[in-house]
Amino acid sequence: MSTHSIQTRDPDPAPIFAALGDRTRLSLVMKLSDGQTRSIAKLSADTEITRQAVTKHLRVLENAGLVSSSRVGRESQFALRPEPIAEIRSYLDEVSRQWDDALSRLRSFIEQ
Amino acid sequence: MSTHSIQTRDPDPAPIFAALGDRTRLSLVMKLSDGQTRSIAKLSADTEITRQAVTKHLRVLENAGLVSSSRVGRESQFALRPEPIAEIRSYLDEVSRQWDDALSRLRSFIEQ
DNA sequence: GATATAGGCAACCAGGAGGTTGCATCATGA
DNA sequence: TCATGATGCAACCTCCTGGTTGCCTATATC
Repeated sequence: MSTHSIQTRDPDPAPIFAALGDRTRLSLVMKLSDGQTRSIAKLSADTEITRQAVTKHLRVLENAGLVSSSRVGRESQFALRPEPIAEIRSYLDEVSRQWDDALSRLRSFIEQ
Repeated sequence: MSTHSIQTRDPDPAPIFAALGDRTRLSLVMKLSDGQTRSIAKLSADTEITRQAVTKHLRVLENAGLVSSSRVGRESQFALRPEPIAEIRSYLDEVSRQWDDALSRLRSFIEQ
């Protein structure tokens, strides 16, 4: 297995958050969130930055497991992978749940 | 208004993701997710890195709106702010919703 | 085969991130 | 008031990040 495209379950959500912590990469994720597959050329068509910069961002997303790529003819097709998104969603749900629990405990304490 | 502690509604979720994209900061968020308030000394008690490094991370979280701080006596008390977390939760919900919609459209197309 | 298109690779650059050390400041408590 | 504990400030360092440019390779297409 190469060091690229690590798609195994990662118990640490920080790299996923880090991969999403960039405007350009977030917009790439949004473009791919319709389930369609897109080439690098198409993904860098309406951006200010160069194709190479977009490619770098796509590799970052791929290393975080957020997208997958496959060569089709002369172009690389990229697709969104929803698993890491589900992972950090459940992580944030856990944080919110702890927060809500603490709040309701405080509320019931006050009402005593 | 200072450049620190920007807590107004930010339409760009990327800085929030970026602030969470670090192991140390994620663990700080987890520690504060019980709704309790903690000083810098307490938050850097059981970490490997120095107090100053923890302080820097707390300022990053504060600039992203994820925590708030207030000086109480000789210590700075930090508390979690749930609003940015709710913001990126709804953002991720939107991505997942678009993904699910695309999937069900594909499914119904196949079944035709 | 010649040409245009899609992508990969590598070097390079400026600036920021994460971390440290050293020292100053402020509040507390005996 | 004086020692201690909590924090702030600033300089410094290394490494990573986001971006560029130049060039090479591979695939279509005419």
